[in-house]
Amino acid sequence: MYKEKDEHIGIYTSHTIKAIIRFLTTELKQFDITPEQWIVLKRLAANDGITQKELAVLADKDRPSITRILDILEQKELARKEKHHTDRRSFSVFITPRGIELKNQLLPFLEDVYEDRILKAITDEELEVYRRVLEKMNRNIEGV
Amino acid sequence: MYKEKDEHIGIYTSHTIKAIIRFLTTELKQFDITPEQWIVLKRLAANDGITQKELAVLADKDRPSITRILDILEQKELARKEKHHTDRRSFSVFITPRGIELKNQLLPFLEDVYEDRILKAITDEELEVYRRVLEKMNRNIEGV
DNA sequence: AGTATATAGTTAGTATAGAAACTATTTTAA
DNA sequence: TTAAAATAGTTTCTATACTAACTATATACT
Repeated sequence: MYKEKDEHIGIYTSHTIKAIIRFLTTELKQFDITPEQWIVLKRLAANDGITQKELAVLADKDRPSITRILDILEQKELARKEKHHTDRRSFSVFITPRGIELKNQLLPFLEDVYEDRILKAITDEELEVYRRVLEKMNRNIEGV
Repeated sequence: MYKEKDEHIGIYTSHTIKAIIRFLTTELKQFDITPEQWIVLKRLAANDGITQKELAVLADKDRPSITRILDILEQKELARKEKHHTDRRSFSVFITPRGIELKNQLLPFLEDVYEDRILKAITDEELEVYRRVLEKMNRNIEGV
């Protein structure tokens, strides 16, 4: 079908994702948050009080990234860090009331953005195949 | 089907692409080139002598990015810039013999990486739907 | 117990994207 | 034809990912 996979799958996927992230960045600008900061806030909201390391795993970030993003979330008073009670190397991370408020706004907002705009005219069947392809690619390169 | 699109489509796509780029970065390390540098080299090979601006459009890069990536490709002696003959603001960009050699190695190498590894066990039908979903998403957010 | 190893987090360096300001030119238009 | 606007490219700043080196603390081993 698509003989040039680098071109028709690799580069085209990369192009599309960049476009989606640009789009989401623009949409989220009114909330003064980036898509990457959103992932961290979302994971934190669902797992309040976990350590920075656990948050990094859940948000799919490496340690330097989670350090930087948490610095930003702290500046914006969306999250705060406390010294861990028993392990003095660690921090426990908490979401603030402002963070909860923003999360409650963004959850439905983003669902609407996906439903009404990004995924418009795409059927559930197509999305199911799309997701299955992603899962297979993940499995294929897993542990590398 | 997938009710939480942000989660099951947005964040999961983002996770997968990051994994693929990490995988490709590792695979390309032996050739001392990154995936982003590769896109530029590939477009340059197919359009030798075009301006930096045209190259930026073809490689899907903004102008600061193309400046930086070309600097790196010049350092590696894979590309070179010449002052444009008629427009003194512009540069014409050329691929070097070393660049051509690397491109001739990488084109088949990457096809094998996709065919045998990244896209293993994914059918042509699934890939067709996958590509169609990407196209629809692109159209949906186009011009934003 | 004391040393070696592992772990949590930070910092620094490279590569990338994107916005904004800047320089040098070219084009447009008054 | 000269002033204004547009364009090509660079530089700077912020945000991100990733690697490696670093600090502080905890765990394991002898």
